[in-house]
Amino acid sequence: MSEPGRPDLPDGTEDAHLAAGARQPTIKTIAAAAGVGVGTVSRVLSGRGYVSLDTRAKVEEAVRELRYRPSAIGRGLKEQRTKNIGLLVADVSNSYYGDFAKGVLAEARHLDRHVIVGSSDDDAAAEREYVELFLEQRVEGIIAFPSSENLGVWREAKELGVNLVFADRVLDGLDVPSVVVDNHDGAYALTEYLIVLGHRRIGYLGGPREVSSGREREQGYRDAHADAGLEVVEELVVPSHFTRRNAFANALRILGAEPLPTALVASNNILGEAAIGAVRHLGLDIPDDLSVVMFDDVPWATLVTPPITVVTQPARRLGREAARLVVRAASAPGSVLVRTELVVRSSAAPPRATA
Amino acid sequence: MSEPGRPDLPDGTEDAHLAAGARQPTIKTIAAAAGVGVGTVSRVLSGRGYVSLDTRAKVEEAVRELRYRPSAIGRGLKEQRTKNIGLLVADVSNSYYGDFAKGVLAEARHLDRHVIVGSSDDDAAAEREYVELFLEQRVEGIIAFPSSENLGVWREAKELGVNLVFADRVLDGLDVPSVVVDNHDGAYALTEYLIVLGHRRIGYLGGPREVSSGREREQGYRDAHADAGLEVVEELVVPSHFTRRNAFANALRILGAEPLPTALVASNNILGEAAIGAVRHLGLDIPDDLSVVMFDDVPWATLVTPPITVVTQPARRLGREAARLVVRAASAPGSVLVRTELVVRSSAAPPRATA
DNA sequence: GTGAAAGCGCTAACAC
DNA sequence: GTGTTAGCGCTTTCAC
Repeated sequence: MSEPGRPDLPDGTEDAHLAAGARQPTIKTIAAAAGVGVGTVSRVLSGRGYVSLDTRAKVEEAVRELRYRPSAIGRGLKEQRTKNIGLLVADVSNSYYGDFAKGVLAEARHLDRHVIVGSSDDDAAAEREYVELFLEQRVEGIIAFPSSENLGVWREAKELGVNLVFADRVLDGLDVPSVVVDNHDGAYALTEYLIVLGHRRIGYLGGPREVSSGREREQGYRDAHADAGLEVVEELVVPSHFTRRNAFANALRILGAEPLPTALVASNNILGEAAIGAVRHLGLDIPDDLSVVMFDDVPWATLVTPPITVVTQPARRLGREAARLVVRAASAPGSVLVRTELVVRSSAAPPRATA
Repeated sequence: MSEPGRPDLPDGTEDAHLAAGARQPTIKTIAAAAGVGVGTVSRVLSGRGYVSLDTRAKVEEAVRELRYRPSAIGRGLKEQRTKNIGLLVADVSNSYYGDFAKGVLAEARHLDRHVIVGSSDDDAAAEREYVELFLEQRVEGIIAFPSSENLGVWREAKELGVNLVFADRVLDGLDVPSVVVDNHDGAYALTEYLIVLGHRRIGYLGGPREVSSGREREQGYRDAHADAGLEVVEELVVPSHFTRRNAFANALRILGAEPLPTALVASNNILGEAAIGAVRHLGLDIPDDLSVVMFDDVPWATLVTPPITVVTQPARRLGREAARLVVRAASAPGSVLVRTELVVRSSAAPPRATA
């Protein structure tokens, strides 16, 4: 006890963090309590260096007694690095990112790392701000779904020795390890499936062309057409931002085409949600009037009627891999590319007697 | 290649974090570059104390030139606190927590705070581990959906002067500000709505009774019965953990009752998902065979057929409030209690000719 | 107005 | 084996 400084503590006049209580003990406190030097305490805690069993016991006793928790700040300062990693997603409330984050958190915990999270809403300025913040925090690494507009910041972070890992998207001219799914292949599979069913007018509600995954998926859609000797109806291909409002409007635009397409590919879960919302809004039936397929196997895909045919991305696993990559864990590969998988349910059917 | 950038700096001999590049400049670097003392640089950066315009300009120039970012670690050590807050949710991949987190992140950014996130899966040991970690990180505050089993840790954190804010749940015997919805009221509204429609055998798929929100919601369900002069059929009331597997099994259990209940209340989105999945699994029709209502207005609630009647919780707003509370922002209230809102859609209808 | 210096909690190098 | 000490980057007090 004692804690002399407290009887009539100097602060606590106006500002008064009244709530604040006892300070956490420091290594010095422990050293004093155990009757040893701070170096010894440090050695006990880190397990490095020799300490007699007897001394060790005393120190451990004091640690337990005083509920000592080494300060990550003090340690960080000395070691010139933290065990924190930054995670920058586009939207934490999107279940795809949520799943990804879950994977990152699980693996980070396993690797004894801590995760500072940012949600950029795909806004370049917010993204830059978060990266700056991560750099100020001296994070060990950053996992991000990067927008294409901040090449400079990313390059700088890399030069500063921060371990970067990009997810889902890749930036031209910047060699950074990544965890991605085979976007081209996934979109190709979805489109090909519809073509095989007999569809010829297939709408495509895609992501922004500024991001690599958006471009790749669109190319998959196009290549599936080309390989089947089909022309893409450009009017039916519309890129969209991932905001709900935007997505809904764009879905409506595709469904406003004349004649109505007989099928629609949505290139992620938000777009899929919008597509289905728009279809409902117009009173159309799936799959009688229109077949709908999408990227991402979200929980609700099986809850709606009919259940939606999707291409899955193993978000959780990608998150785990990203975490392993970012701490440069034992024998981590340079990048991770995983295949998507087509899960056929019943939201797609052959088109109705085509005229 | 090259990597000569460093003519012959003293370090970088054996240890050589090869990947690491240039170190970030320190305040000393800036002071030297600007030809001033470190104290002056600090004063310029903080805006506290007097600095001549001329000096200020020189310092700012150096800061810009060298892309200086003050180290949060150095500052944290000196100031004995960080601007980090810990956020502990039960499951980041659940869209309710995702929305909540989004609110926290948005407000935190606004308040110049950084958020370290943990996902506990409602596991007490994981929760404890995360709290310890937050304490080691010397976070300024913690926002958590606390389990009931770690009273001790929470009490300790509070005594250590860490600003605590509980969300959704409240712990007996621990006076901590909280952001919660009126759980009792929400469940009452849902149940009463079904009763008014004429239902008498209403299943209740609830959360664990160990958490306050679980208890309160169940009580709301019970009170709605009592106020209508109805008996609760105990067999139809089943608490469930929030894992999908568990929830599904418990939903099935309720739907296995003889005779089948005519309606079902699910007390959160995961349970609602399970309920609907189970109903589909059994080939039952909503609302013809069974009315289904739930807590949480998730995006898919309007996508399924029929759209689900729900009680909404403003998750995002709760997250924002929690962030404000945890930094003890200007005139923040002690706690926040918000009302839920019943959103009637078409998943509930009068029971079929009741025998 | 500004520089010098102390000290925050920790680790590691070096005496003993 | 163990204690002492320097120094990580920063803020703040105190001389000047």
